[in-house]
Amino acid sequence: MTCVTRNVRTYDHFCLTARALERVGDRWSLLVVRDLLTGAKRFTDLMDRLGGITPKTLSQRLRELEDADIVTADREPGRREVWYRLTPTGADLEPVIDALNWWGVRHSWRLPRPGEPLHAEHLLRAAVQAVDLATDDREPVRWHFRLDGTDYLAESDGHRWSLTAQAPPAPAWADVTITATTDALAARIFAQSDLGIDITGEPEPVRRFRQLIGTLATVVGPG
Amino acid sequence: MTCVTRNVRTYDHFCLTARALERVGDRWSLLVVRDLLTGAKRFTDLMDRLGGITPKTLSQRLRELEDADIVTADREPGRREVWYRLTPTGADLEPVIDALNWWGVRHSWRLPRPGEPLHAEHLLRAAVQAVDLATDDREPVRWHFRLDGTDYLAESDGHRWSLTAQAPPAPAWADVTITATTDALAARIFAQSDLGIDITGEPEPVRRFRQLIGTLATVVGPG
DNA sequence: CTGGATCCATGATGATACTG
DNA sequence: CAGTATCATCATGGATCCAG
Repeated sequence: MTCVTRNVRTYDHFCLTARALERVGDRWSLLVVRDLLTGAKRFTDLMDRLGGITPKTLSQRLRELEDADIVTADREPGRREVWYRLTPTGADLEPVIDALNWWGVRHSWRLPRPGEPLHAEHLLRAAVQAVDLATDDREPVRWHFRLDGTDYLAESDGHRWSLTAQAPPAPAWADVTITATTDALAARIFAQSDLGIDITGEPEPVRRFRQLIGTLATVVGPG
Repeated sequence: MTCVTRNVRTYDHFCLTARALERVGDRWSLLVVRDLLTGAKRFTDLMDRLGGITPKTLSQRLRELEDADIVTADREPGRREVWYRLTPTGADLEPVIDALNWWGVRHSWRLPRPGEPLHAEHLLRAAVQAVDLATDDREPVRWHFRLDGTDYLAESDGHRWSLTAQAPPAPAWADVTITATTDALAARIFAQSDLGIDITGEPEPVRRFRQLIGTLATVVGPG
């Protein structure tokens, strides 16, 4: 019996949704894109965030995403590290990640479970979208988070929120600076606990930050 | 050697994107959602559209999507057919499909290949998004397509386009009625051929339809 | 005919260990 | 740091069959 198995990686349809999924529909692929949306990362940076992925699978996914013109690898001679970043085509996937994350926030938002891998970057992404979901407040603002020693910038331009992993481009660039550990931020969001959190800035932006972040626990659904 | 393999179906992360992908990230899952977005379908309706899927995989996916509260099955006593439709949670996935399809249109739009499965519904979804992408024209309009004997409604409400599979709710509801086969519509879009196409309606809406549909061939990218 | 179920082959993924 | 190697397991596809 000759079983000529069709390639599992393709659908061979004209449909553009199917062809998009041929490029990013594999297990882990969109999570790699998610983590590169906040900026270039090294192999081990990605391993940290993609809890449970094996190095074999990660290197395979990175090569497939390179072949699909979604990721490029910066390999400078004389430097050990390889920095992976999104191509313009890959960066165009941001609405896909946003839509998935938005759906997840609406239908699966819940407290973190004990021992569940929870990276600061993902908690922050969820929190920013939950703010967007829970309130009508879209006033421009710039929040600087320093979580577990890494800097993130969350900003609203009046229409959309964005999240990047980088230090503020200039002193006093941010309206509020929040310093904490990932766990302390989770406790702030889900239990209104200020333990281990430092919030600095002008009184009004700080008040607004506290008010917006305070609404997030109420978003908790059945999930 | 006892290899305790982690469940391949889950990521076990807090991240909402990962948890969304646990529910819809399997092969074929989002394509099932795509086809239910235009309205309820039977098992064989889905088989027709999901070219290459095996009945085993389709029934497995449908049960998983039922368990995930994304799809419900209408099984009326005394009726042979089972009608699958989206739950409200499943319908909320429309922005995810739109984002994927939009990315596909921008980066993989090309002529259909000979023999490539091409369903009217998917060509129409692609065309509507390509119109949205290629022009600034968002004026409200209602187009009625009858393709291979099935009715579809494409409409703009002034902001967004939507596509459903149904006959017009009333006579004269649509501004333009287009009757064709899938192949003839493809020839109209990609080769400006009116062969086998019938377009009726008031002169101005018809002119606008022709103008918008005529821009689509120029969207063709490198893919 | 619709709506599946069954069996097996294959390939994708994971666990673990190891290397330049 | 950035992977590779080996082996085990599971998900998916192909082909076939079946009940209402």
